[in-house]
Amino acid sequence: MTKPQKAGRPTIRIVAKEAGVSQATVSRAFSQPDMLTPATVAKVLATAKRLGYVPNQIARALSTGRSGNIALILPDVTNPFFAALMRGAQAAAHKRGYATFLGDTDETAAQEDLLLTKLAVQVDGFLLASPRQSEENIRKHAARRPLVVINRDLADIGRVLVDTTGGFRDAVRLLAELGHRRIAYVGAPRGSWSNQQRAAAVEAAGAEHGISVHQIDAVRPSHEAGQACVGEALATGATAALTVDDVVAQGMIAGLSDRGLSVPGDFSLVGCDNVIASTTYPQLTSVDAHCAEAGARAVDLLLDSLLEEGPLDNSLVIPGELIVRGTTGPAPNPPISDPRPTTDTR
Amino acid sequence: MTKPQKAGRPTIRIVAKEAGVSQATVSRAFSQPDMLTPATVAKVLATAKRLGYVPNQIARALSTGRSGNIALILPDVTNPFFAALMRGAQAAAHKRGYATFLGDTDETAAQEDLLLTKLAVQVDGFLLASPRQSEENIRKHAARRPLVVINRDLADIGRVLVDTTGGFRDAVRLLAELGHRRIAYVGAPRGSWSNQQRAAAVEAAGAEHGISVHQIDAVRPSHEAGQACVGEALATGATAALTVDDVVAQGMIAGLSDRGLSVPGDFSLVGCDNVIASTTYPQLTSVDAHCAEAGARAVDLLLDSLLEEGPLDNSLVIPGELIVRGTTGPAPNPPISDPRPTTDTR
DNA sequence: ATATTCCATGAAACCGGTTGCATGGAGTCT
DNA sequence: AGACTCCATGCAACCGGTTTCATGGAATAT
Repeated sequence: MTKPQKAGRPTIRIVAKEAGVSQATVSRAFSQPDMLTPATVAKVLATAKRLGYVPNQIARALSTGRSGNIALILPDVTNPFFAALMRGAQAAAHKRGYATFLGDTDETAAQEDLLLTKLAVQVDGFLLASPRQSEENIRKHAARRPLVVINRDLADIGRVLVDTTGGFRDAVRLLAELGHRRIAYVGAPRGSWSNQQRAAAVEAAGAEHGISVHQIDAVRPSHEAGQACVGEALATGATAALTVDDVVAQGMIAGLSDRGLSVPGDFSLVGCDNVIASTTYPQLTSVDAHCAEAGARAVDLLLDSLLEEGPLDNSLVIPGELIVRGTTGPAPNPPISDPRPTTDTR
Repeated sequence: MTKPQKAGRPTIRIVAKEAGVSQATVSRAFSQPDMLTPATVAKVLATAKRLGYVPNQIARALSTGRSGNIALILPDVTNPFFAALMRGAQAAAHKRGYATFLGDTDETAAQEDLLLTKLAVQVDGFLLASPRQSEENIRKHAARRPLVVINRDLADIGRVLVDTTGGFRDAVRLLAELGHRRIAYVGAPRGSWSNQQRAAAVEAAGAEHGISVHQIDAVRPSHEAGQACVGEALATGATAALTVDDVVAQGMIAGLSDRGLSVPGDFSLVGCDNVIASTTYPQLTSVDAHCAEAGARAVDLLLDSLLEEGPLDNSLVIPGELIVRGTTGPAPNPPISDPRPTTDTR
């Protein structure tokens, strides 16, 4: 049995012998000092300090079943929405003394499942963001370890939902007031809860304002996919588009510019998440998803549930509001047409 | 002893009994299959799979002294450079069976130090990206656990360096060929190794081509800081700028557009990292830093060093090349002047 | 003074793996 | 056929903590 990096690191037994007490007493001096005489505690802590003893977290975890770690599983860390979420979550966990594992699933359900299985023993609970996985599988994992999902609505499972319905409704109203009569909603991926919620909100608000809404499915929530959707959007006669996230919206800015069309002069855009919105040019009108807060609140929900014994079935809804910036303007009259309708091959 | 969340999780002894072998055999079937008959391995793995057995990483860590975890410590996960790095690192670690802790230091040395200390017991090694910390402190931590730094050049410590010198030299030559005679380098943060390296490369290449180079310090490598630097850059009479990273360059596009100036018509820009470069408009000419690869190689370096017994003092240099896109063009003649020189308050 | 309660402490059995050493059956050599 | 290797497998002692239960001395009650 090789023992790397262990040179001279004192154990609880060494401290016990040195302090003239049993190892149980040393253990208690650290984990349950109230059980001991103040004098004993002081004596033990003094010897421990003198010897440079630090409790071994791994041994503790094996014995107690609690590791003091959580894991954050998400589809793609390079997506700014998840990056922001991660930042909020990691900071909140750290504040409460927990360390955070990171699992990037590369948008695949299989990888998600694997990480959830492999990390289960090492963590006290999971944060699962925008799962790409079957409900059944998620429930299976939730039964084994406390689990909070973000942006998926599963009854009886802890969840944090960013409700962008209001924001999208306001966005559609804004576009209506600006004179737009035909708009598009560009979403992806198809099965995602967030996408379905946003699509439905736009649909409903469109009906309310007497605006026609055309739904477009992008292959992925990516810049390229957004860029590639411009042709289809223009073909519908839309003069504005709302998108599932800011990255897609930014892609559409690029696609429009490729055609020599300007935003918002020729076409208006509304993104979602508000996560790169202020760094695009022009600055993107977007629905703020409070990503960092969502991450932090999800951690709080998870860690609170670790203390109480009860099941973890709380849900938390964070409303997202519209933030109006520079990509929404009056509808062009007449609507512009695609200067190169054939180059788009979607 | 409370045993939370353990319900029904099979142990090695259960599998052993079920498969009709000893626990040692089950253990070996997972960790040293070559020691056993292929038939035995197959039998054990089959029963293990049937029972849903997964080796308990914590128990293994306690016994071997190796946790199978590494930690990645970096200044800001929402910075796309680090996000890409993280993605490469996490994937490489996962491929070799290691799980990854994430530590976001919020750009502070203190947080960095804290995370390094707290996670030390739980990991086999650290990846420390763009440390904001004193060399002395880094060495202290490196003495305790294997550690690979990214983008900092410390003798006798494992390190991966993205050498963008060549890319910046090419960029300056390109600008020279395009007729630019006065250029700016916009960098941050001051002490960062990457920044110093890039600044020096631009300075040297400028001298070589007889171009005057003006150094500008941004407060942070952020969009806002880049935007705020535009006034200073224009005031020097520069017709082009190279920046420490793509985010700053994108900020400058915004700042120039604010003034009604176009890129590259009125001003040329070269970013670095090539990480959001293709998603800006116009697409950014940038020096590719191969971020994901750097992360992956750093992981390989770290994990390889875990196998050999020797000290970890290898260094790996990844050259970054110039990728020419749409933000570099012929120098305007005469150089444009700042349409609103007083609004800039830096 | 004796019986009773209380509580600080210790002994030892865990947690779930790994691994040094012993063992015995098959294969090889003479 | 008998002696000798060889090696797949098993036994049991770890890794470093936590926790149950027993214990005995002091404090309290009778």
